Amino acid sequence: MKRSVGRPFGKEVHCFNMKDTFESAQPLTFHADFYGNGRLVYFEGNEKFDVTHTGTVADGRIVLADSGASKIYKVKQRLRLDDDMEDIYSRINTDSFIDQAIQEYKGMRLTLNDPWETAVCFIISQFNNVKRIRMITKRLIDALGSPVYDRDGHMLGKAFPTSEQMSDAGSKVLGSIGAGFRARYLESAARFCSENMDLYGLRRKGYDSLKESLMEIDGVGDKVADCIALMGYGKLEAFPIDTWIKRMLESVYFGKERKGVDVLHAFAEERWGRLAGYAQQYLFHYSRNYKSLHDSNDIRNANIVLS
DNA sequence: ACCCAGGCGGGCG
DNA sequence: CGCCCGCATGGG
Repeated sequence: MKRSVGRPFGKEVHCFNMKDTFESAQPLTFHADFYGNGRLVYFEGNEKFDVTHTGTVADGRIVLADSGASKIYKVKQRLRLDDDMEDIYSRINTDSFIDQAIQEYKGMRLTLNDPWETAVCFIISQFNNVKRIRMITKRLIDALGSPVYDRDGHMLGKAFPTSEQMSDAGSKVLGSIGAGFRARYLESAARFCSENMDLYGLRRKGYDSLKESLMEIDGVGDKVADCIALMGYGKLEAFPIDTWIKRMLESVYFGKERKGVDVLHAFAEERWGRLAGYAQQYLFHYSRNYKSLHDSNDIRNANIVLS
């Protein structure tokens, strides 16, 4: 049966929480609009996606405003709707602390994003806060992104700038979007990724080799490389260690002892293995939303049972 | 006025 | 090689 263009098209989805997926501040969120009531609008390539989630977290439907089945496939991939969350939970639920995080944010997904866009968002994220990261990426898109039009020639919005567009724009434009000291990283990374390194060609690499390559990019260190591997390439074993995760791990799992990043990586790999990235996503979001966790009693009183 | 924010690179001991 | 420090901006 031929489906007419423009007819809304739905797809069943189980265990999906659009709000938490959006608010967990993955790169998707940095350039998307969230309208509440489970509606999300974003641009990917030269297409606009207007996605609504209906029903409950446990049992709902994904509906696209203006497209047929072919775009649904892209949404499923982007929002990782084929991930079997119950299976994932059963594998990462190692103790009562992460169990609380899972219960709190049930249905939160990782997302699978464009590698370059992910790299840019997380280069901007360093020593920065979410509000300002969104502001800077918005200015970047506005300044350099290609317009996306509908059939009638009406502009719908702008796509995320490519590395070539950013490289061509140069330091004058990149220095004018409020990125501060990160502007020179963006300029260097844009030139490097448009001339010397094909990010899309790295997709066939395994996690270790990929991470090593990503760290050749100026402004990409251990943490940002893991973010790109996880959210730009879908390497679920990647475990980004930022200040929140570090504080949380030390407090909850190491009796408040300070530990080096290498020790923490080894711990995460041993404990959560090939799904460490999902564990990180839940622990990160949980730690951030309960700020008191890291400064006093809440962790001691959290009744953690380590296995 | 201060203080902080999903780190990184460079420079020192 | 491991630690430590400065870093541009905008918001609380």
